Amino acid sequence: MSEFLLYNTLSRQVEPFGPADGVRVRMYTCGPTVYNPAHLGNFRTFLFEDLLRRSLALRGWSVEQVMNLTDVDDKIIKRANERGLTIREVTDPVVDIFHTHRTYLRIQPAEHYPRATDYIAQMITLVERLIAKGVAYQAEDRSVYFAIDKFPEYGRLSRLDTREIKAGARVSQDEYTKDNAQDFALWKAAKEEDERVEAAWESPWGRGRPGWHLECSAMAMDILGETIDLHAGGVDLIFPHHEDEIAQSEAATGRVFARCWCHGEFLLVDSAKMAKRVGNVWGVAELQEEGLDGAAARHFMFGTHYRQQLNLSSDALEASRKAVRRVGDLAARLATAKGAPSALSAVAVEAEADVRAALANDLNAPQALSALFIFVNRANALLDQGGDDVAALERARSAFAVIDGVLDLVPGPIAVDDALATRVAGLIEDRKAARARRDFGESDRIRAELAAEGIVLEDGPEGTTWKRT
RNA sequence: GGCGCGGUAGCCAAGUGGUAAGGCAGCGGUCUGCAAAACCGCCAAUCGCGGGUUCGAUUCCCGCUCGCGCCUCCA
Repeated sequence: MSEFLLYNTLSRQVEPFGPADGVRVRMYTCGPTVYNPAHLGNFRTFLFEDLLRRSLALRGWSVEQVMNLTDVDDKIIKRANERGLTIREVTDPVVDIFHTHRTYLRIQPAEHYPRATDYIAQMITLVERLIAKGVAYQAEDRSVYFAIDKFPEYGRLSRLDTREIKAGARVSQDEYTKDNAQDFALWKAAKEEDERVEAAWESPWGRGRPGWHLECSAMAMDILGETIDLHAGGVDLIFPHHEDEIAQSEAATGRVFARCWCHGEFLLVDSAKMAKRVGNVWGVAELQEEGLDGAAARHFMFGTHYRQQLNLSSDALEASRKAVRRVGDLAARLATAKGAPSALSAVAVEAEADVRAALANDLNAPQALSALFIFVNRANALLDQGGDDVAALERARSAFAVIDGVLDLVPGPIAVDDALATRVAGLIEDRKAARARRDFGESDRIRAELAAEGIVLEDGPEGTTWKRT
């Protein structure tokens, strides 16, 4: 088997990757904080992870993916208090929306979607281990912190020397009780507003709630084991989130937490980071309002390598909408063809190999897309020639299935009700009659009438077909 | 201030020590009653600027410039 290359943030190099057991890739991906519907920046990362898991599967490994749902944090607690709800009442609907949007973008479901609030016991156990090892302590404010001085490896992932932080950096001023300003909270002592919204639990250190980083370590190790193969997320999680995960996990177990760390770059809008505080947030809802198919969104996201920043624009989405239509048209053509020239077989074999190679080379999706479109072009040209080689056609179908099994770019049929289908069929018959008597004025009028509704008629050798745009 | 990433055709964007994928847009043609789709052809890149290494650099090194990100809870 050929090797599978991935960029590992730990080494800052592209290196060969494979699961420790040679069979199954255990991967943990940091999921959404279910406070607001995730925005497209979040989904760029989830789409990168979708491409990753599908590419690993294509390579022949099975994948066991965990994506956590952070359902307890400051913002959620604040909102629950404002609305007089419990945190669960705030987060449940957002979890539903997340899965709706995930489905729209065709992101395959992970094997596990653990919620932080369902793993309180495991988190408490982890903190106990850290205290027993002497790397965590309870401060005067009753919260428990991790002492980064006790973990010499701290900073290895982010390559940040915390002593070097200077002017210009955002540095919190209000942490008085910690031994060291960089120590991070494992367990936060409960406040009244936490209790009010059911965001506090019993623990050996008094009532409280978990710190942000703790859930990922506890859930990853509980579900996947103390050493996992792959851990992925957005670049902004490198520090402090992933750095802290490594510290608390490895300090507790004495083992490597994650063998490989992968991080996806940002989605920008007007060359600036997409963030709620900047007010330039696009969500899945906006794409749906414009009638954009999830396949087009995937094409857009895969058009740029995952480690490069990507700028969002209406023009780019429009280009993707058209590109993906071309893929869908070929899919339909392959499905209905009766035969093809024999040369199609070699073209298909080459395309499939090129796509596999591109994905195995650090998920080079742009290059995979290039190979796909070369295939689209060549296959169309050959199908135009006609031919009766059924085996070659079958080979092309299977190659296309493999390629699209990863990229998933065929736009879905837009829902059509029976009444519309019947009406269009009737109009097509009327137009056929008009054309037969060479009444092209009437023929064009019917076509224009349907075009106004977004329906395009295509006259082919087999008759007239239609589709929505 | 520290660290990191990027500047490739009108737009988006791969890639390579031996003059550059693909998508979108544009132009001409085939097909069609006309279209659409498809196909054929064309157009379009001194690969940010200045040095250096090399037989040869867009690709390696140095400097500069512009843009973006990270430096405590934001994918």
